[in-house]
Amino acid sequence: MSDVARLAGVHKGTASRALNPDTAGQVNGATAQRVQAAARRLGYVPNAAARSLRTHRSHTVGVLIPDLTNPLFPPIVRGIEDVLAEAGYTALIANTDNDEERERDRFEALRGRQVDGFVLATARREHALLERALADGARVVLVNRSTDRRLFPSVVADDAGGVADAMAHLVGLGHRRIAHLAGPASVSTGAIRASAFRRCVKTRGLSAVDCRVLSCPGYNEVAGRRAMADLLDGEAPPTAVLCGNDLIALGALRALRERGIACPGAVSVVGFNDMPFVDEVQPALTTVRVPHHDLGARAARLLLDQLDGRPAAKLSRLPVELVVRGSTSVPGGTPLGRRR
Amino acid sequence: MSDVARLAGVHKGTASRALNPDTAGQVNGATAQRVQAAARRLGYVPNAAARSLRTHRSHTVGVLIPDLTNPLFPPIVRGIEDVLAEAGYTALIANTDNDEERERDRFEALRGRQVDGFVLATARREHALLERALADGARVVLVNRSTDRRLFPSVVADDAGGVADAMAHLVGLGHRRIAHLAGPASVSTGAIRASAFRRCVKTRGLSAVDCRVLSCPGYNEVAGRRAMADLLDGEAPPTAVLCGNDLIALGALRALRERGIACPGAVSVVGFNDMPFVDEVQPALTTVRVPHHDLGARAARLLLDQLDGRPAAKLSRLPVELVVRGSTSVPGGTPLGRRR
DNA sequence: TTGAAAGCGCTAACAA
DNA sequence: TTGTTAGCGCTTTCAA
Repeated sequence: MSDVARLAGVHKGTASRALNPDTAGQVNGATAQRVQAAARRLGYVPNAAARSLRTHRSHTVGVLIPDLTNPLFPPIVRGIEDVLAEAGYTALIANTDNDEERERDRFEALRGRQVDGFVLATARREHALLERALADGARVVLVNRSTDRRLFPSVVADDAGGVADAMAHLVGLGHRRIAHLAGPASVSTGAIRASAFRRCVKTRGLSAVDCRVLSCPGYNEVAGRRAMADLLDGEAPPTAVLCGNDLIALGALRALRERGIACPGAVSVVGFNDMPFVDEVQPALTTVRVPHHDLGARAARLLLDQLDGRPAAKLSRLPVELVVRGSTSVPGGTPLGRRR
Repeated sequence: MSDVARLAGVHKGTASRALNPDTAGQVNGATAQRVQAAARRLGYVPNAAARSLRTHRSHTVGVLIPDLTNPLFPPIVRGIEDVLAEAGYTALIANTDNDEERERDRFEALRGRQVDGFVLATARREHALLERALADGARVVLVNRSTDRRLFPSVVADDAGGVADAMAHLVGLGHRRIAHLAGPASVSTGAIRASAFRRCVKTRGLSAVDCRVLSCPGYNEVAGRRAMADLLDGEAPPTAVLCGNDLIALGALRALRERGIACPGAVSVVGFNDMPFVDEVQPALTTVRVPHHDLGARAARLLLDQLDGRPAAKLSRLPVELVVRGSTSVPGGTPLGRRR
């Protein structure tokens, strides 16, 4: 910057002001132009480390996700990055693999890099790290999942609404024995979707015995396949299953296929999330679409609000939409011509 | 750090030495212990900005990819991050959306953040930005794609080998009229796979007229669907198509489905990449598996080599593997029982 | 083996 | 409107 100032014939303090949008107003228009021209000519790129050291702001935010290769997260991350980039921020992304220690480790590493705040997609309902982060005054926004105690602003999908829509669809088709392959009870999405399911069963006068809830230890195909297998090997298997997410649904479909049981002919399957490509599997998956990009974008905006001292909403619940495809039909019937 | 030094009863210079693995050897063992204990007790987290300002090293690398929501890239990014994290580095990820200006913009933004180097998955065969980066002495490693002129070390898949394997498979099944839905000619993967295809056609004594190459403007479903439609609407459509990547293949499958043409019964389809979930589509896609996580991990390691002054290999070509699934069978025959 | 001190590049409070 | 100056937190050279 000294070079720029020299070339423009001003003091570097002035150059700094001219180059910074917030302070450019304090500088004579012509001078500012001159400085900016000089900067351009010299290919000046401000040193973020120096700025950050001085201002205690890094214009960087940490993003913690379980695993980037889980197709659920890329759209969320893109949503976050798109909003951040526009505001001159960048994201530092870290994968925790659902490992608490790794999460703590990455969180500290990001703090050391002076991130201004965090967007966390790894929230568990009870979350010691987050309790501590709150005490430390960290700026955090939760996305997709939330904590039981409202520690931080969160942006989540309308999980209960999605379950209700899916149940309305299945019951409307005539299903009475519907099982729920629930996600982990330790995370909000798993718990909320499961309790919404139980509520629907009650509300609609279905039998709680016929409508079982099986808890999957993880949101993945392996767990879904195993749970579905258990269900099929038990007595009076259901005619429809509502799955905690699409990965579990994919596992359920696999279990069905392995046993030669037709879907949706014999058993209908509903997923949750509408992650990429579930419209291309066979049968195309009926699922609840969650606006993941929006989720991320909103979360980022909420964090920026906080960082700029604007009051941030405590909880945003984004609407979901049931997408009916080929994996659901009337019970015991033949597949409808709905698959793609 | 002053606090730590005070608590340990040493000068902050000494504290710095004690806390830094590289210089801890210069400090009396007992003193070092004392300092480290003090740091732990105070929950000391070093300020990366200050360190970076002083050392001109940020322990941060920029990662440029076209689009994180393209399922090809998350595994690459994870590979990069896994290696970087272990070495105490973090990745700053930016999406370019294949837009040259956006790429330049993000590249400069990352430079301003003092990244120590770059891993680029966005290389085009001719790449002005990279020529300039070379001139500027930037540390860069290319992944997945490469440039025509060997500007920087690259880690790519054995594209030609993959095409050869796929062709051997198709010809072995009896196909003689095989088309190639090529990716963009402007990127190395598109060009190399297409020229390998042409070479195979010649080598195997197939007719260059029967074995057309259609160039898709982008690596996506829309382009693949359109190209396949053109092929089917033309004269003497092929009995098999080798696609530039899986997304193009998915588009081709869609075009087939829309016309009620059986795959693999009437037309066999082969993809490239083996991206997640292509084993779950209908029919399960025969494709060439590229080790994406490895690609990313190697690229990161190569960059770290460069940053540490170790000589880095100029070009790593990682082996690929043909994965035969349900989308290929003998020409004009009925589908084999190979689908899953 | 440790202490002292300079300085990385920038911003902002203060003075002119 | 501009110049001056101190200092953000750290590393590293030099001296002791």
